[in-house]
Amino acid sequence: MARKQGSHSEITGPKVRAAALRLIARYGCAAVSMRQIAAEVGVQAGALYNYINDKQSLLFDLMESHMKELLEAAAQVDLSGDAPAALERFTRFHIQFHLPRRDQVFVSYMELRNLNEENFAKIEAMRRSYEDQLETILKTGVANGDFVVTDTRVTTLGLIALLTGITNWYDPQGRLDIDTVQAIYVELVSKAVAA
Amino acid sequence: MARKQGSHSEITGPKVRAAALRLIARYGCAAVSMRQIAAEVGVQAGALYNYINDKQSLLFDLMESHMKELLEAAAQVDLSGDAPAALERFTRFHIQFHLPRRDQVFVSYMELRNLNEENFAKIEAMRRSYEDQLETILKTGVANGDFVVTDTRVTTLGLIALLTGITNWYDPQGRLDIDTVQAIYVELVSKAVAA
DNA sequence: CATTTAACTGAACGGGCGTTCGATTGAAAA
DNA sequence: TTTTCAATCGAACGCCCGTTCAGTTAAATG
Repeated sequence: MARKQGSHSEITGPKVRAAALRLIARYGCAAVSMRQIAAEVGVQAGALYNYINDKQSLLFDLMESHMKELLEAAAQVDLSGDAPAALERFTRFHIQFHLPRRDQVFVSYMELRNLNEENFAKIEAMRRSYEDQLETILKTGVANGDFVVTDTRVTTLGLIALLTGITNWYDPQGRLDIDTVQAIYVELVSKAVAA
Repeated sequence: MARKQGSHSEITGPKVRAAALRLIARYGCAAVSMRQIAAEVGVQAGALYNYINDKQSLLFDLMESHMKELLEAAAQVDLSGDAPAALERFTRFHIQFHLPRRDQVFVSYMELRNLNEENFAKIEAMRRSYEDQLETILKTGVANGDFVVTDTRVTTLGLIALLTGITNWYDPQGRLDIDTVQAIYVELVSKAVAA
């Protein structure tokens, strides 16, 4: 068997995904051609098909990877203690996880419409699972009298939109560092649901 | 001169824009062909060019129209009285304006990347103008001691993300009517910035 | 050194793209 | 009734698309 070590595929494979992620985040899936992705990687278009089945599953893989990473990281968040403390930790986690992943966030939110029904359902289930972690915190806080929230589901979706929206304007070279942004949003979120 | 009255152009023109808006909101600009838009209208693709210069300017027109409508409507909002009252009216306005315009909101936010530099700058300036109306309310409230906000600019962007996010999940056939949604968000927003 | 085969090239496939334009149509104007 | 021309058709333009695949290359194996 030839070339088990030193194989290029372990280099090219990730490069394909990285190039696709960057280009799709910037221009949208439909606006990016396989030839553009290939050029970014430095191969011909046909070579991409050593690493992907087709464009559709490339897109889905990017989104699924992002959501899996998110769920795994979110599972590590310490939600012990009272609801206000858990909410603060969740808020800080959400920001620090999403801010360095602008491309992934863009793709995972804007390319949902390009998924087929089956793949869409998978991504939505994962997103729902993440949302439920926040809603559980809110429900706990309401039950304990720490929070006053009219509708925990709507508030969950609202808070996630509030937090994820940061990726639309945050500039790492701008006047605010991540800690400052976290502090601002921790205040907004905790006050919004406070008793 | 023939056919000044009864001309089809006054019918077909708006139909082209309506079909383009619906299709682009659903599938994205790059994924929708001129032939698809034409089929929706009931003409051949070539006929579209009686009403548009090219695909780019069709997209821009849709976005510009939406932003103009928004600014005109926002200018009618009563912002007299104290800051908390103005904030509640702004919140209610934002929701009732955006909720029935899901397609316009989708297109105006997700197709920004498909605009050239000049057109992008125009849309962004209009959006900034709208945001500034909210920031002015926040600044007034902070100055009067009605609000406590660490950063009015960041809070403005956050609140708009919070409110606009409703269009991503609201279902007119769902369990909540617009009044209820407005009430929930008025509470969230006013508490978030409260002193 | 000879062999093997993973990785990649480069051409080709059928098809759809945005856009243009001469020909056609049919209702209002004369 | 004849003329006019706004509105539209329908074909064509050159180009790029996603994907396939026989052939080439070159590095690890034996």
